[in-house]
Amino acid sequence: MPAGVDDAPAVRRSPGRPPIASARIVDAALQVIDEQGLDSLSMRSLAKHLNSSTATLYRHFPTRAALVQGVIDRVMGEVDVDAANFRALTWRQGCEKISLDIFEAFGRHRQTALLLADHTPIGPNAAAVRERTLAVLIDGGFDVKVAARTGAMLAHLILGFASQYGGERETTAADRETFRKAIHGMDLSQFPATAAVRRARWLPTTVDQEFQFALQLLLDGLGLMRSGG
Amino acid sequence: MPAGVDDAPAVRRSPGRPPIASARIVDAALQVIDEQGLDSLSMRSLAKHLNSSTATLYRHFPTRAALVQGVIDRVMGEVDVDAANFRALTWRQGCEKISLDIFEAFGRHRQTALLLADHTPIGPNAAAVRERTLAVLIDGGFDVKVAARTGAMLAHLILGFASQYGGERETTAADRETFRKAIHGMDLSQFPATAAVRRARWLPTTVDQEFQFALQLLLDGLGLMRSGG
DNA sequence: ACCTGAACACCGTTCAAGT
DNA sequence: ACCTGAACACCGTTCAAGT
Repeated sequence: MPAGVDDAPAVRRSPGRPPIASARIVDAALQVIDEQGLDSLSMRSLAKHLNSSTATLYRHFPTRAALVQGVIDRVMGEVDVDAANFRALTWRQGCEKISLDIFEAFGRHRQTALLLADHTPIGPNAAAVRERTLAVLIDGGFDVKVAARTGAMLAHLILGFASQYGGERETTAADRETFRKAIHGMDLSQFPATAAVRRARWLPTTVDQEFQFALQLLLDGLGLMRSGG
Repeated sequence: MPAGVDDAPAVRRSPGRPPIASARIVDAALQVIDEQGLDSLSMRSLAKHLNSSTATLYRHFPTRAALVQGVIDRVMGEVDVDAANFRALTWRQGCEKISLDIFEAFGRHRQTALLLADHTPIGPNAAAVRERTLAVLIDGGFDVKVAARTGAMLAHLILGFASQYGGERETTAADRETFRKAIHGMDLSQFPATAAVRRARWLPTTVDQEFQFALQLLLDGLGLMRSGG
């Protein structure tokens, strides 16, 4: 149950009305995205889903982008940042755990991953995730500046890979067709490596598998660096 | 000068009209994106830019997404895939060269990088880049299947990082404000690692620097793997 | 004080009508 | 055969008008 935006101090509220809370709006938005797809989320459709009007939404978020940031932070809230669950882990295990946790959170809400190209996470839950990442690295013996650099790099790696979830769908048959001719028209003998891969019957892997591959190699490299490579 | 879509066989054309070519449309689209920003590219604005009409654009591309794919492939066309320029390089140097080349191409057209989340490159130039990457790895002694896996992973790494170019701008002051309170309201003493980084006066790095950092670590890891780690 | 319908200035896409 | 203006069904955002 992640913290929302204006309902963080859930108690002391301007008296009278109950907190119809931005969190409710964000939850509804995420629900629409998960169930009907990102394209189905408009201020109008969301307002209708809440039996409200678009202008009311704008009293909680100054713009659609701000609402989207709320949704992203809602997803970030699903990441485990409890210090207790990291205490027994090495820096490498800790990095692996939180990285996979973030990636899996956006894997559970694949349509929101598309938003990551336009919107760098800036919410409080993102800040908590960042804190945990930095703590894992610093506690693991990394120099503070190196830890900061590494944490920022890891964040881009994770969110960058997650944003690639989108490419798996989205391109319609008609769009592929636009290029099919051009590609089939190419001299395949000039593409020996591609042909070799085809002959080896290599099956394309999923974004998940490729992320794990990249993460392991990168952690290997980090280990090398830390031990003074 | 990258190959376009329907003007690849530039000579043998249905007689009469000159090839008003999809390539011209794509060039104009990229120009609009570079000069006025991605948000300024609409079928209407592009049509006006070409002294044409939207319906005419649809005679060249079945949908806006297909046109966008054309733009992406146009950028991919700026990547050096000439075999001669790779002959003298080790697999690691070759990987580094093509990876940076791709990343820099989208760095020169930052606004197009935003498109990478929604649209996995599928054009002929993307195919040529893929071929060169695979060739570098296979010629470098990688097993064909491992090379395929590695090439796919590298592609996601590069495009994922490139797609993060977008987050640098886009979030407006008003949107950040939505979260400023919530974050400042947080107990900063509960964020010791973040505080330590702030004390160390660490300056945030650019996406470019972080990509290079990640790429080097990853290549280190690959080297380890190749030498039977 | 809070909420609403309607308006404004846009979209992508399609199609009847023109030359 | 090729192109066009206008239409259709949407957008995000704003604002006068209601209670």
